[in-house]
Amino acid sequence: MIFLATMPEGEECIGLKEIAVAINSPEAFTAKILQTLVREHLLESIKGPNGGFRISESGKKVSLHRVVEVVDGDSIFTGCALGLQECSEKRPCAVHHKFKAIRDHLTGMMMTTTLEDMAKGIRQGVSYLKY
Amino acid sequence: MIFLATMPEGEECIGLKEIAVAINSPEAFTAKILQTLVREHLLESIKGPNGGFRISESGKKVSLHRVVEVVDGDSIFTGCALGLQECSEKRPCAVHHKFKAIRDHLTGMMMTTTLEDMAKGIRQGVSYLKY
DNA sequence: TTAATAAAAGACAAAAATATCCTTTTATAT
DNA sequence: ATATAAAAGGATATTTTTGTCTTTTATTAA
Ligand code: FES
Ligand code: FES
Repeated sequence: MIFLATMPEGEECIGLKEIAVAINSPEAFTAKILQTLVREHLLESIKGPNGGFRISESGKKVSLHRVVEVVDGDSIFTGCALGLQECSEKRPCAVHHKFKAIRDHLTGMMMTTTLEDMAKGIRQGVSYLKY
Repeated sequence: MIFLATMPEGEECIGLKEIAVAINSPEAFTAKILQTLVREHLLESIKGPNGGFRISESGKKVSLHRVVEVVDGDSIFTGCALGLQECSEKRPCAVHHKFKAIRDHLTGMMMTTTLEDMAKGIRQGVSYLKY
């Protein structure tokens, strides 16, 4: 998503192969995740020759939080640090209060960080997509 | 570890069965983790009738950070949020700076939270070991 | 000394996450 | 129209994590 967000406005779409290379991720595995993102309308895909993927109108504006939610679910934002079946104020685990602060810190960061924010750093060469 | 830390000073040791029930974790699986903690000297074990586990002298003082490090390794404290092979200032990912703050928040919390802190809450009935 | 008890260790099994392969569908260009 | 390119979908495979089972070793108590 970050890579696709770095593409200039109105750019042609980018093929799976090129994406996989750019982010150093296995092609077939990357394809599965891209499919998920298309199903959830964060990406659009074009089949056939010169086909590929590009970020959708709605995808452009989404937060990192939304991308994570679509790909991995929201357990990272709601789960108990110590693995209790449910994180709850009523029946907190031994680190609930301390952990909640950190989890909220993470959630807040991810909700306020947009793909555009991240793409900007990549475009400017101050951050990277692969090691 | 938290459960064993709630045991009164100079208490007899606690059997695997009792531990597994107390924390609602499968017995055999719990046993494997206890073995790891014994190998790393955070726990002591006593074999034979009336045997079991108890927290060691060194174990009493350890932080949550140390327990996690022993059981799961330190990737949670050092790994890249976006899965780059290495988290680095020289070649940061798109959320490195924002994520580092959160990771440091987590690391700090875990380094300063001791088993005794967590055990106190359990003993006082304000926090719980299972749902 | 022996029987019973409990942890240690190692082999094995199941489930989940990660990853690949193959066939089908759709679009493009000739 | 047809050959080709590219994503979609489904089946399969691998790896890691989680979990079990069985045998061995150590300890205690009768
Ligand atoms: S109950 Fe464990 S983090 Fe909330
Ligand atoms: S490089 Fe990604 S968190 Fe540091």
